[in-house]
Amino acid sequence: MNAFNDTPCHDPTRKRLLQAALDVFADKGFRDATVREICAKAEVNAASVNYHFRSKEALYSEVLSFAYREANERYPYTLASDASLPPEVRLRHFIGNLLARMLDDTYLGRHGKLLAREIADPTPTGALDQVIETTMKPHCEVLDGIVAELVGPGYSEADMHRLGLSIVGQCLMYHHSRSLIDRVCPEIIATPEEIANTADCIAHFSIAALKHLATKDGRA
Amino acid sequence: MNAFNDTPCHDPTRKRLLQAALDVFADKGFRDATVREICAKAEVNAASVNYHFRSKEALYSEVLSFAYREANERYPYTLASDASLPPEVRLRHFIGNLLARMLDDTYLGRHGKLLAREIADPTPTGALDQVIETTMKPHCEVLDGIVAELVGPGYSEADMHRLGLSIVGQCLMYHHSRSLIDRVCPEIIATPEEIANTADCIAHFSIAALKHLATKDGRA
DNA sequence: CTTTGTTTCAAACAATCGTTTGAATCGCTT
DNA sequence: AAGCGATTCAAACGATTGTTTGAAACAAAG
Repeated sequence: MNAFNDTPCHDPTRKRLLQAALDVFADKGFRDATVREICAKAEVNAASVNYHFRSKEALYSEVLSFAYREANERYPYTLASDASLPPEVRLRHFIGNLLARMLDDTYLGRHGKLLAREIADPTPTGALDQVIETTMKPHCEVLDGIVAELVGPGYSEADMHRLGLSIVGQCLMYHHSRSLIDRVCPEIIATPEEIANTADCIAHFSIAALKHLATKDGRA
Repeated sequence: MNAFNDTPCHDPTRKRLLQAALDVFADKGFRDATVREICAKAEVNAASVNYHFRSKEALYSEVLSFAYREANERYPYTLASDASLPPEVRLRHFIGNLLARMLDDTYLGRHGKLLAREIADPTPTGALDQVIETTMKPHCEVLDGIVAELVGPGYSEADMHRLGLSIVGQCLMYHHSRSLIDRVCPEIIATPEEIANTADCIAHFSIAALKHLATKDGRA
């Protein structure tokens, strides 16, 4: 894949394909997305996928890596990682960041959606393992650090994982259950202000839980 | 659809198709599931789908309703709805019930998985609207009642929705991010005991949050 | 047994899809 | 201008899919 990685900056066709594919894969998922639709969106011939990427699957793997890199540029975790800030503030940044990835309906928001899709229903491309190892685990470690500071010692590793998942699960809800929210209570994410309110709600809920659990004797 | 509903008890082929389809749709999703695979599993001819159900889409709609009815039989919300129990206990039952639907790997656990799939990525069959209106909203009302008792008055309707979503999101996480959990921390749901521990953790986290928020001045 | 309606079946159909193919075009170097 | 490699293209290919079709088999009633 290194040969490919050296090329993209100077290859307009390849770049157009990547961006179109990101859109279509995020919207439709791997299976439903067709090479013809991607190529139509990129305004290139269908054979270009095979020429530039060898196959639909290889394109997908490339898009997944590309998506994650771009999401990190748009929604960096720098504030969530800044140890000079209090853990509550870091957690609020982490949550706001993750939620924004789920709810950004502009072009760049497709990254979070694509990732959420892949996690929920991994494609046979094997791309998920690589993305988890190289990029998602470091983000989980940021969250683990914040949670550990807030609850203090005394929790098993398994319970630490569960606490982290409880926080992330609240944010991912807004992607995975978007169809439900749009039908039942669309107003809660209707404007940037409401999205910020939602992030606040998740942060307060989670911080309240962690602090309350910290004041108990440790094990829940 | 009423004509169909009167038939199923006495039609073995139809029933076999429904059950096979539930399995395959839950595992593969609507698009990836093929009529041939479903019919092979049910040991019937492929044309039977069109004869008994008119189309793949109609079969899916029927399976979705069937799935929800069966999940309610297996995992009833009676304890969560029992107003004589304290709200904390009711919430623990609600969470345990919802989590079990997500994590039951036996045949009957397919229901929750199918529903989670449909919500995350609605099929063009239009079946989701019906399921939401007739069956899922009553369950949301159960949860809303519990949350209202725990946090007390002073919260806007939007924030009540967000609180409910925070609780449900933690449980759905175990379905949507199963691939991630299986790679990073599979032990947390490896045995029935661990699943119960996970439900406890979610319940404690949520109850802690709600109680802490209740002792504040109301609005988060 | 005949008639009628129901159910099942194998084959066929039309559409879609990712991929391959070989020619044409393009771009660069000498 | 010629040569070479890179890129694009339209057509074709083989596989897959949901659906249709008409015949065969089955079941029930008279």
